[in-house]
Amino acid sequence: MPKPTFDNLPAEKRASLMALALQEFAEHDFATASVSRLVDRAGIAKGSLYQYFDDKADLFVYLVAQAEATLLGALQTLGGRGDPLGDGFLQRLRGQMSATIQAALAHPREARLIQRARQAPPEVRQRLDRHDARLRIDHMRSLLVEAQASGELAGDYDPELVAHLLAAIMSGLGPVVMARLGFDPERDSDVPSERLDPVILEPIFDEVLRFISHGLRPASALV
Amino acid sequence: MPKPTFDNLPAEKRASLMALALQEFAEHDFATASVSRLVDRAGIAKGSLYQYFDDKADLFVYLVAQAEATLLGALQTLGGRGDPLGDGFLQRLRGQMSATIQAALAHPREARLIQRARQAPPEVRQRLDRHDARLRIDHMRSLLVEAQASGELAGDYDPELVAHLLAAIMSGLGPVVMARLGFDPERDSDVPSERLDPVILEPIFDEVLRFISHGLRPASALV
DNA sequence: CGGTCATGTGACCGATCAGTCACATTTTAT
DNA sequence: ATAAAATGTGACTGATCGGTCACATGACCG
Repeated sequence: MPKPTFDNLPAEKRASLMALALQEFAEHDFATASVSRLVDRAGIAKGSLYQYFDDKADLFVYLVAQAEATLLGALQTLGGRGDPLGDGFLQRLRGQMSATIQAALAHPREARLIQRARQAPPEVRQRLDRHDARLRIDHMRSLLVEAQASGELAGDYDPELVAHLLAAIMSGLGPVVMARLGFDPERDSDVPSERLDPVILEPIFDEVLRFISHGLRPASALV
Repeated sequence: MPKPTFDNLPAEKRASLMALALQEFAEHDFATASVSRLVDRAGIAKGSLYQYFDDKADLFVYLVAQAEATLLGALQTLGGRGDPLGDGFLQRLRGQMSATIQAALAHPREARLIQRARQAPPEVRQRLDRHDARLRIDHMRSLLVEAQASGELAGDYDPELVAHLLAAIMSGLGPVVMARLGFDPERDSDVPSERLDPVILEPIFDEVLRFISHGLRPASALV
């Protein structure tokens, strides 16, 4: 965790420094990100940075926690639309899908940083707070259990397993969207955000949700 | 690509060197993997290695291509069981799921290296041959089109989209299995392979396939 | 003023890295 | 045997890295 000196910093200086740090660790993975480059860009001495944080990993952990908070906040305001209790499971899932993409669009550096955190070296990953991925799985599972109890979803699925499957589908949504737009998910790493308007996204969500709800077998098949 | 000198190497020396290189690049990502460490372990001079490959990336690209070939070979022998033409789509999908896990178990370093290749720096990724990921998607899509034509699967899904969804599900299978076994996919990165016998895996495949085929809605729901 | 304490500083350290090159050694051809 | 070509070698280069520390600067308080 940051040293007390960091908290005493003028808010403005602290914010601009963290913005640059976020940029550095979003653009490069943990091993490649450079503290030297960061302090050069920030115009402070390297010694100063080490008055704020114990080491590189300490800074990284702090940035990841901040980014998760930022994204979670965005997710909650975006996903709050629609009646959270009245809507069914599939409606809420659609809301989450949409909100996740919108949040990642609004905060690309934060989203990228969290991706980086997942593939950080083990000794760094151990110092991270419990990942938000686990929180998402748990949240998803509780939604599933609820929907199973209400009869909206088949009750004989293992909620934990399905939660992981849905998480996998949601994390695979990026390539799905890119493929639909004609990009190559292997080569290109980003899509111009102006291409991602609801007119494109909604039909994709429709089809994905139909898959989740109905599966692949033909509608005429007997139960 | 490797220099001619590399091809002239005695097969045994070439193989043992490549085994050590595979280990190095499987254990560390591209930025962290060290040519110096590799040549030390291999007991050859650094200059020698640079008689075989132009640079670090050249070696990496070669290793990835080899690993993909190894895994593809394992996949084909494993997945070849069962009548490839007579079986339906879902049977073949199950075969692929099983074979993918078995292949990754039999060749853990190769599987890890290919993971690393996906997250290599862009300038390195550009030098890789077309990823096998794209091949898998294409293969999956052709299977889907076929199954749609035969009426086994609903015809009004976009095969490209569904292919990506299935690819996401298959790549999410790891955490699913780990969760079922009581491991934490965030903390632990590996599961003892002896825990992965068919008795554990088959019920998981059953449930995943039912999800893919029938979706989440209750069986009693009207069409 | 003077003294104390927090903060800022950047030259410096040891380590490591990818890649080179002048030279030694070995293999092949003549 | 000798020349020529191929291969092996490791000290070296220049760069970068994360992290330290002796010291300078400034703020606050008596």
